[in-house]
Amino acid sequence: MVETTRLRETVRETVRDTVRETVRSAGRTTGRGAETRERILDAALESFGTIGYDGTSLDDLAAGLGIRKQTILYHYVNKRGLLGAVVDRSAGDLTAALLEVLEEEATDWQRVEALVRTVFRVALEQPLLLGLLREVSRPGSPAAPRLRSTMGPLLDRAMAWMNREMETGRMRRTDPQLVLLSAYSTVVGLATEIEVLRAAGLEPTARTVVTRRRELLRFLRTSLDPQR
Amino acid sequence: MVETTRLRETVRETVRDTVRETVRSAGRTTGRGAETRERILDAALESFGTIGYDGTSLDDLAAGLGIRKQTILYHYVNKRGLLGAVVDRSAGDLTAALLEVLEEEATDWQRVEALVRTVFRVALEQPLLLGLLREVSRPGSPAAPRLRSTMGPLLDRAMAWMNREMETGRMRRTDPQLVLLSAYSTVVGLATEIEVLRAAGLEPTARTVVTRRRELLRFLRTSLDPQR
DNA sequence: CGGACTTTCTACCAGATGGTAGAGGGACTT
DNA sequence: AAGTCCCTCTACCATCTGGTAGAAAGTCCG
Repeated sequence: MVETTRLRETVRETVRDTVRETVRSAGRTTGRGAETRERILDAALESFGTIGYDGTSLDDLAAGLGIRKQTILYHYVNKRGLLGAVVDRSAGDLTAALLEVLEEEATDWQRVEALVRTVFRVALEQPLLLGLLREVSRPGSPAAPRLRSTMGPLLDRAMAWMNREMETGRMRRTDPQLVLLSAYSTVVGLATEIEVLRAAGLEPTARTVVTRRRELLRFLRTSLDPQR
Repeated sequence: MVETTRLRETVRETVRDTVRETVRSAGRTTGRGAETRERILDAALESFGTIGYDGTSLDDLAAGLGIRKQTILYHYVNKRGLLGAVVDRSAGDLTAALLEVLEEEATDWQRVEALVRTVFRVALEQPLLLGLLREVSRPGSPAAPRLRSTMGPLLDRAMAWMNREMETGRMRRTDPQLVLLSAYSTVVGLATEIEVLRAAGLEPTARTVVTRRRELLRFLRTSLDPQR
């Protein structure tokens, strides 16, 4: 009830954005502006992931890049479109890395382990990605549906696979959704954790991440392994 | 570099707020305005915890309460002061609940378990608290230092206790900070988790929470129990 | 009643925000 | 050289933001 005005606005914008395109120069991937477009995405990822969507102003973003705000709005229809593009690219990176793992030949547990390691590797290489994920997974975030549509198929595939494994008895019977959710929130928790450490004045070491990963793997093993 | 202006502003405001008081009507806890003040806090907690600090406008907040924005600003010096008050009250509730547990007679492991259960119980009773925690623990949040100063002593006490237990050998030797951090991010992860579930169209059941709690307890046991 | 104090309101403002309109320049094609 | 397309810019705007000033109304006390 507090944010009635805001909500109405959100709905209207969502509809409009679906009709239009997110990226103005859709299709064109070469040309002089391609580099600018990437630079904008990089800066936006950093800003959205740290100070958040609402906390980011297009003017500040542009100033940091040494360009005018209007240049940003030339490449991306509006602020929301920019967020969409950032989410798409990031989710795309993650999806690509995961699909690569899925191509490999591996037994079930090896595959699970490989997936977890991949996610953590990507998260370590691109720590900003975790911040973005955290921001976007917030209730009412303008990009929540977008993230879902990008990552959704992959998650559905994972759940279908788990269901199959359970039917053949190679995997212990549990709720796939719950397991995936736990895994997900563990990874996102990492983002929080790293930031809290930093706020406490400690530079996060690899130790934090390793501990977390081991913990997650142990959880998955005891959840899935039919032997235990 | 992107948010130079914003950062400078933040620092200035922090200094000013430390000098002034957060609540205008400090000391007075009775009177007609007391109820209004509480209602404002309730609404602010909900808004800050869901759509975030930056996403919350004082006008919307007031409109939701059927009052004018200026009434809010009469009770709390400014927006930041309001956030401070919300954080203080929430952290106070949690601290009180934890201190109560600490008063009880209990062996070491029982006490740890009781603390964990208390935190989860409070989180379940006041789900908004988790959202707030999530918002406030964001890097550069205006209230991060405030949270630290409210909860800090309790955390220091916990760490001191753990160190003592380790010296007497009743607790396995590990890094107390890391253990507390893990516990913390597990709880905050709950907030994320619940919201993601809701976004996926599922009403979160107690099951999610129970799973998470069991997981955390197992982690703590294997981290701390000298027998294992 | 009359004054003091608390609370809520109306009126207003300076600055920032996302966004539009349209000019100008550079590069490439014909 | 002229035209076309891509890109970035200046100029401007409506709206919203947090915040201030001060009036009006209620309440309490002598």
